[in-house]
Amino acid sequence: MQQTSDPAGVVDHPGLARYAALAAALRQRVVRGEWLPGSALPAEQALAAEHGVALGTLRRALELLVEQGLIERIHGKGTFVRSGIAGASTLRFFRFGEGVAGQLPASRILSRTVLAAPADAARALGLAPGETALRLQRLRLIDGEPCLLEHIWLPLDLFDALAPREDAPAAADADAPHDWPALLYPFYASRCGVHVQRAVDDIGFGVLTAPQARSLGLAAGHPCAVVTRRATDLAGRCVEWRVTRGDAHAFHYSVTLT
Amino acid sequence: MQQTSDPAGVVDHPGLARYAALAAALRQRVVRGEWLPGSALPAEQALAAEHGVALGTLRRALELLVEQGLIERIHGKGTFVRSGIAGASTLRFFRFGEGVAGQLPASRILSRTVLAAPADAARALGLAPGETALRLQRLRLIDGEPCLLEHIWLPLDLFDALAPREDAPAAADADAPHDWPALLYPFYASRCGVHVQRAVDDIGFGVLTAPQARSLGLAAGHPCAVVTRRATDLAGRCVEWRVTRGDAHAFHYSVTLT
DNA sequence: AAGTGGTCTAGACCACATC
DNA sequence: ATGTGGTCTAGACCACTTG
Repeated sequence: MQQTSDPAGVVDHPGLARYAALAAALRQRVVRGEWLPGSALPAEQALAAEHGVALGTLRRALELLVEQGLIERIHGKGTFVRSGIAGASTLRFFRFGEGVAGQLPASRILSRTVLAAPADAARALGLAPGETALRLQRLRLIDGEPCLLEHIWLPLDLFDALAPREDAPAAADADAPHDWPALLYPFYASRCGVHVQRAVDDIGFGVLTAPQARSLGLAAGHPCAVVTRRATDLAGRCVEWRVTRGDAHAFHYSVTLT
Repeated sequence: MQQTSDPAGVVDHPGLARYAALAAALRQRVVRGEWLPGSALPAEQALAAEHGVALGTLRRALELLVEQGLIERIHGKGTFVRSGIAGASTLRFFRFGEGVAGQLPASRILSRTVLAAPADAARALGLAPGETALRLQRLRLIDGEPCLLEHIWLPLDLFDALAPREDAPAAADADAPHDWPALLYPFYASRCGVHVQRAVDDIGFGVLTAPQARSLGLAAGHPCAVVTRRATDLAGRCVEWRVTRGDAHAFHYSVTLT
């Protein structure tokens, strides 16, 4: 009873340990939607029996998926598909006055427009050149002070529910973006069924254009940190492309090497 | 035969799984110098017997220490105390012309002085206020172009072997720093027996002073990225404090969230 | 051939969460 | 009381490295 035979349920992957092959198989089942984000997988015993492996092997596979951020396990409750990333705010890259302890930064949508995506955004989102997308401009404030300016690009096939409706005047819009919550990812999930599961932040440096500087209350040409984010869902599709700018002097980040 | 009894070798740690307590015990043995960096630990079977646990439990403990970067395991060879971090160059934060493929950046020591450490350095290195330390100023170049300027502070009790000797003229110094290798950490290990095992890099932005700008071939007041590093050894002692500056426009870094 | 770490199994018992 | 994941054990066999 070794890695050679293949009792049931696991296709033989050459050069791959059984637990690794099993993890890949389980990942497939998650991506295909067999278990939705937030819901529980079957118990260890059931999954092990279903795939014809020992409990230890099944647990090893699940540990891999936990490391990869696909699932999370809660002692006594079960194993769940992760419903989204947390603590991902780009504010973590900046040191601003914290205001009152535990106070969330405010959020103000400056604009909501459907327009042709620039090359960068189109490439990231997998759009054809010149194709339109939904763009949000958003300001984040702490104690009423503007600190971050965001440009957010969203593909219309997923986020049509958030697009402005042409027949309704902005002022009477039931979907008025000034009512949107400060945390967008849970909002994406509840409104559009889009679950952000992974994000890659690229950090660079630049200077503010005149309009950007106006929004942030700084001078044109002021140095800024530029955080470019690609956010992807379970299947690996990029569902959001975002550029965040903030005062370079407030930027700070810590990396540990071992 | 459960987590309750304590057969031998492992002190009972309340609220701690046996494998976790075992990992802590093994870490102690490493830190105390029982096995030196680069050398091998006893085989699994021997360690398990010595601590009176099953093989699986011992392996679980070793996995923990691998995650923590203390040891590394090589299939078929053994388990080794890590001799130092690799790929830790602060150059990884910058996008400079790579020069010829695979070419290492050059390194030029600009100065080597023993002088009173500033407050930041003294605090990091655990020195008394006003105590002296060894300071290196170092320039890193790619294709002959200066790109990074480093200020490195080292405690004299560990790095006396690198300090300038007062009786010898600099030109005739056998330890002439222009012969030092580009990679300092292996040099620390071979010359001073200091093994850097962990490093924390803090990233921020600033502007160059006139002298700094001269070294880098930029204008005074030019924006720069500032990387402040605390490097520590096995026992957690800070053995190097370093500040690196480079053109902010060449800075880039990528962070993945899950 | 001998020694090392890596994988897999089968079963027992513990700890947490829920009803 | 029941179901869930977490820990621990004991033993077998596989894969890599070295002499």
